[in-house]
Amino acid sequence: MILPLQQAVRAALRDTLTTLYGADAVPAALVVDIPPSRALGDLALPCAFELARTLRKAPRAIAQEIVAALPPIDGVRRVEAVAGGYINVFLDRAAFLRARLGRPAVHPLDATRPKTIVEHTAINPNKAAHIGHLRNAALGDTVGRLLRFLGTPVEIQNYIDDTGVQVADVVVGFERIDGRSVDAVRALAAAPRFDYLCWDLYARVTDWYEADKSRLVTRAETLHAIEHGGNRTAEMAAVIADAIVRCHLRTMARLHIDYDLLSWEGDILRLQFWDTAFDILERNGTVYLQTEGKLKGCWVMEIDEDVDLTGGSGAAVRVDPLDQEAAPEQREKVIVRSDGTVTYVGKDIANQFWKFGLLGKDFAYRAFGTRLTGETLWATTSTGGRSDHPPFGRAGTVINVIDTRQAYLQKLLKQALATMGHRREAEHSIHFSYEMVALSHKTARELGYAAAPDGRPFVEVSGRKGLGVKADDLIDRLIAKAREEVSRRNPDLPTAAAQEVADAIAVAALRYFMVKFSRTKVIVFDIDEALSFEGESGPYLQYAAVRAGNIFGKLREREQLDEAAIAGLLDALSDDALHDGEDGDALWDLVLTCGRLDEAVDIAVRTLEPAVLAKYGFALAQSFNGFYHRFPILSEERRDVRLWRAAAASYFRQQMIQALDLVGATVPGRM
RNA sequence: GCGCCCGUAGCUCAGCUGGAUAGAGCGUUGGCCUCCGAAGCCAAAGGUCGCAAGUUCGACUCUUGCCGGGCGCACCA
Repeated sequence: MILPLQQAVRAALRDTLTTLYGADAVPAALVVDIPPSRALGDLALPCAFELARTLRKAPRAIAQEIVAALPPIDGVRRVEAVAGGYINVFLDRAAFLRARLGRPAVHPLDATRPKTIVEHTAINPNKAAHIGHLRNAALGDTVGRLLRFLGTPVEIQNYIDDTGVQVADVVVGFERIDGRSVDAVRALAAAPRFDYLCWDLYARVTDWYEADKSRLVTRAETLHAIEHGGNRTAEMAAVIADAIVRCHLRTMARLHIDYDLLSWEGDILRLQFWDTAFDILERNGTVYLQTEGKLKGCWVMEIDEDVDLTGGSGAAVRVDPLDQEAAPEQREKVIVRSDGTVTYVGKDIANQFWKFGLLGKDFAYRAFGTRLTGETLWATTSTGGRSDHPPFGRAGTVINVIDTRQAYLQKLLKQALATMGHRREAEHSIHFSYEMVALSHKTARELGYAAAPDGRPFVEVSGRKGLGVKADDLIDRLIAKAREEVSRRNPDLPTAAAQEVADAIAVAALRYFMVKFSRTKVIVFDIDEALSFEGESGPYLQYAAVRAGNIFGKLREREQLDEAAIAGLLDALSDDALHDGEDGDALWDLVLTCGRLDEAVDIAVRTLEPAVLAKYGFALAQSFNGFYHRFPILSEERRDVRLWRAAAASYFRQQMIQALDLVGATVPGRM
């Protein structure tokens, strides 16, 4: 926890600057940086450079004035102005560690804050999950964990598109190509790997359409039947969707990902959420019937190109009506097709309205399964339902984790809210977008896919073609490889224990890999790279924590000291070990790095960039590994030095366990 | 054509609201296991930060324009 300390320094600085130069001269944002080395200090304040302009004085002189006027700050040892004009702050090292060791960095839940809904995963329930879906789920789950870390109430939703084209296609496959009955499909669905079976079937359906385009009529018919309900086709679709969703949940559970609520698109239709939303939109004029042109007979929404909705935080502002004449062609998006069916956008608008509690209606809820925590996993339903469900929806902020290719649609959602006068909700409608996962040519070849020679550096994952690495296959390979390593390094480890360790390593490797890149970067997935347990990887982080853990195992044996006892001894201990100098600086550097976890989380949440946390975790592990090699703990003769080093290692372990938990990974006992 | 994203070391990427010598992983080369576990550590080599202007005391970071690449712009989602 270093944020409160930063705030205290910032507040003191602000007061001092106000006193010295007047409120007007104080910069709006006071930057707190990190000096390049501990010898230079722990926090750096570059404000003198900024003030130099308005005050027309040398930065160095200003810095000196400020330092002289700065009051004592709790937790700060001294403040000094250095050469160029930086003001460097030195923290009270021993007090810092004493105050934090053994105290969790997690903020307690603040139930008074508005809820944030995070929707992620949302895989079409018609085939197995693949690596692209894993990026979505890993990012979404981590965002949820980061928000919870900061004490924000969070509700994780998984949207199930059970009435869409993709499910319809698999139904077409079973009904028209394979000639199977509902009961036959039900039997298949009960067997393991039904999601794999559908994966292949879906690819066959694509080929089937491809061979004769007129067959696409069956898709439309099937989709209609599913939307209409009350027939065998719809029943089959329901059987498929239910079974596939359960497959997806099992896959995600392997990666420690789960949900508060599954929201089913079918319920949005059956409960006529769309009709309600439509009434609102039509009355308001946001959606209107197009009477001419190629969209004749469709209910459409104007696409307002000038609404700035890209940043996620930008205010939605309608353009001056006068300027609209300048726009050569007003574009429209179909919300209700001429045949009366609702597009995805329409359903999603209704869903988004519901998430904010703006619809005036609610779902009924049923128990769908059991969560990883042992609690009930809830799902929406249209009829009946239970009354003992927790409250869902009514969020203050909605974060939709959806890949960047759907930015356009998400923009429309926001626009609909803004146009309806729900400015606040529009601003709190966040499209958490991320780039796609593609395959390296090498990996595509390994999967037996001969890449078309289009000269592109990667091969796009394609569910329709059945091209992609299935999530479960990848997890299996990771576990097998980890298992091999674990057994090689720990031949004495019993099978069950070795398996458990291998699982933990595989999860950490995969989840770390999925969040270590910025959202905006295309991941060109290479199986060998993802399988790596070295360098900047999840297992590297785990390994550092395991090493630290081993030290405490030995300390317990030799000195009957556990981590709590070590923390308890610090108060009475001389803090020479932390004093300025090469060794003290190195020890302190580790402690300070450990302390920055909350800062990393804060930045990750502010920028909606989980990679920040991943990078922090890596830097933290590096910091410990470097320390580990330079400074022995068990064999250190001076008791006070030994204990301070042990305390730092303990603090490191505490923070690393927390950091790994934020990406959904655990620390095994050995590895 | 319009919109969004990317362009930093051989490869893959960090670089937060402009600030102290542009960092890391992989790969390459060379060291380190009688010493808390080598899934590790240390060191070396490797960069006109796509290009060009502009703003600034100061630009990888902000603005504009270009160049290169990706993705969108369906009565699919």
